[in-house]
Amino acid sequence: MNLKQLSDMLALSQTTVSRALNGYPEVSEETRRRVADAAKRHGYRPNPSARRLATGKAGMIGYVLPTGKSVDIDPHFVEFLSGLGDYARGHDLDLVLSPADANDEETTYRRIVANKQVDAVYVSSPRPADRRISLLNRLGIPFIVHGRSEGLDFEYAHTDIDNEAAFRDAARLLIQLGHTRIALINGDMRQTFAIFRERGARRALADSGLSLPASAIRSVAMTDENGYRAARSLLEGADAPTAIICSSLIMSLGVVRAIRDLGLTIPRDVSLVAHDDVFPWLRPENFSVPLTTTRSSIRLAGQRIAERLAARISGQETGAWGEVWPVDLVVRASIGSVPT
Amino acid sequence: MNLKQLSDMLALSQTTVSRALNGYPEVSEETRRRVADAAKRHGYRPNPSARRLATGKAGMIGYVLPTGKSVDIDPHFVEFLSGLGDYARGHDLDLVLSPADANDEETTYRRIVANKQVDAVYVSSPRPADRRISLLNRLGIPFIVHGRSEGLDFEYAHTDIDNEAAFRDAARLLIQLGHTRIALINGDMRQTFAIFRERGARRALADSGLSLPASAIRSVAMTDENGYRAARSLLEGADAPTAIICSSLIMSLGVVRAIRDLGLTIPRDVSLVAHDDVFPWLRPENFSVPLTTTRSSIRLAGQRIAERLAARISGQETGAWGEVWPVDLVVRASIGSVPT
DNA sequence: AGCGGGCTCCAAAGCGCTTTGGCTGTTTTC
DNA sequence: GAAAACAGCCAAAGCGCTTTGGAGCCCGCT
Repeated sequence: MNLKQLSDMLALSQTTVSRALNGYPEVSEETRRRVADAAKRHGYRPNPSARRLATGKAGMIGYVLPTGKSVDIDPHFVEFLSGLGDYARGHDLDLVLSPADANDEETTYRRIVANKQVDAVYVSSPRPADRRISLLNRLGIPFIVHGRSEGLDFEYAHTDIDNEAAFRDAARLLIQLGHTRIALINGDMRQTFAIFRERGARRALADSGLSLPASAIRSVAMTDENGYRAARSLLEGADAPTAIICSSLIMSLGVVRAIRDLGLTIPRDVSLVAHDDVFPWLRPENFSVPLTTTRSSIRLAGQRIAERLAARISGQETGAWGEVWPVDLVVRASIGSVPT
Repeated sequence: MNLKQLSDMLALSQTTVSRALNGYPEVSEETRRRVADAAKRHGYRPNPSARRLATGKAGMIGYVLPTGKSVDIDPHFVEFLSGLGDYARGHDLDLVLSPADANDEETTYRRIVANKQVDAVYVSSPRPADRRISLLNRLGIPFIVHGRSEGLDFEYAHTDIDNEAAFRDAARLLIQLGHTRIALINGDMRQTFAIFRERGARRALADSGLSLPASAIRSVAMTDENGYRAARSLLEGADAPTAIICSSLIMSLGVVRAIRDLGLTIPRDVSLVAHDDVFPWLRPENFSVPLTTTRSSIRLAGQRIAERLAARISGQETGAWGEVWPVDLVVRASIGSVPT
């Protein structure tokens, strides 16, 4: 069933039917009702390819997926997707993932924009001075960044969490408990979130006259194994920390294991705070010692970003503004006063 | 730059240019070269919407993403996606995720097929007599199922792993070590993979005159917490098992914790085998006691399915045949002879 | 009467590509 | 040497939608 058939059936022109369906004013109410009725009854659905060709609007939001033999997609992605999908579903938006060589994402961004395959794009895991953001900005397609870049000479739309404040608060709490040797097991420093987190921890320490030496920092891909190694090397080194702040729950698995392997106890010997992105399948309260966390649902972020993307597509949202969400600090049993 | 401009520039008709670019025979080699050259030089790329409208081919593969407030996307999905994307990248295929209400996916399947939004579709987490598969089969769009359904009265294309053999082998190994009370912590039984796994374990036991009573089975969503609860209730019950087979590494985290909380030791008191889908961020060899696993890379499955999908789209693969991959059994320290 | 102005509605022109059905001129065939 | 085959190219007709530029009609106003 296409427009022509439908309009023939109604003895109306395609123009009128199209307008009636799309809510244009130059159609009488009665006609509109008749058309809407017939459309529903016959299950008419405009062919999206045709519509796209005619209008340039795609009804899809795009994401460039870095791939490659040694490229691992972040498991957080799936939670984000849950949120995004949840919103998109109610708004007739599909999501198209365009796989790209992780070393050359630009070509793919250019392609999806040039082809008008999508109406808007979102970017995740931004890096400092992220070239993808500059590119999208130049290309003039609506986009939202999940997170923030740094050192860009223009504004752009983003939704982020306050990583700096989160880790500042976490460190501050540990300091209040008497800890002075605090270590940070962070994600890859090429990502801005990791930079912000380190900055937050560092500032809290500085505020109390303490420092965060390079020797107290590990910055690695967020896997269980790396968490283990990092914790182990920290705790076995000179000036072993009495408290550790860890950037992810997955790494914390390894951290907890390392602490135990060394015959230490949480929180008696080591206090631990981790960042929790809220996975349904791994909860900080279920760790052998429930973990104190800085918590922010990445799923909610997905929903919010879908919402903003939709608003941008329909022109309801404009301007290059960002929003930064506060992060909860949830205290559980994994922290305690400094061992004497 | 569109076809018209390009053909004007070359003083050729659009027909000829289009044919030259698409490899039709009725174009002289010299002309073809000229055209290809000019196309590359000016960065001409056919507009996909136009092409789609004209041919009905979309260059995209579809996936219906179940969403909803209480619907969690499986973290395995992201690994699968890695593989899929890795192949798709080299073949100019995009992936479109169409979010659907988890209670009504059919409408969405119908839509993406009717709209010709995608050339092929893949289905994951099949259930017994899965209606999505019947629907797709009826609608006549190429599709591949990741996994298998059961009780369908027609054949369909699928790629699956041999869950039954995997768990049969795991159980058999435990039996050889002297275990007679073997428990199974499985995924949700509405999924066929879980049914096959239970069947495999049950058969191995039956072959040795043993049984797998309902009291020795837990069938739950695969989270850390559920793993803990399941293991705990098994080990605290009457006739506590001396060996546990667990359907996922994530659940195993909880299982290991439960065992330790009860003051038991792996493998002295309890042997543990888990299924490993091969996540980069959680490896069985890094567990406090390295885990014996049945192993199969879900990422490889993603690649393979993308490959088959592409072959179906181009008509190179036809017929409703399935392939079933063997699963590795990797022995590590988590199993031992039965405690005396 | 005559005329400007709302309302409704329509024919036709795109959007950029593929594909059908020829049309020319050159080769082959008997 | 005429007929048939073929290679190489083209004009134009879609694909199904939106949108431009009117057309017809009825109304009130001068």
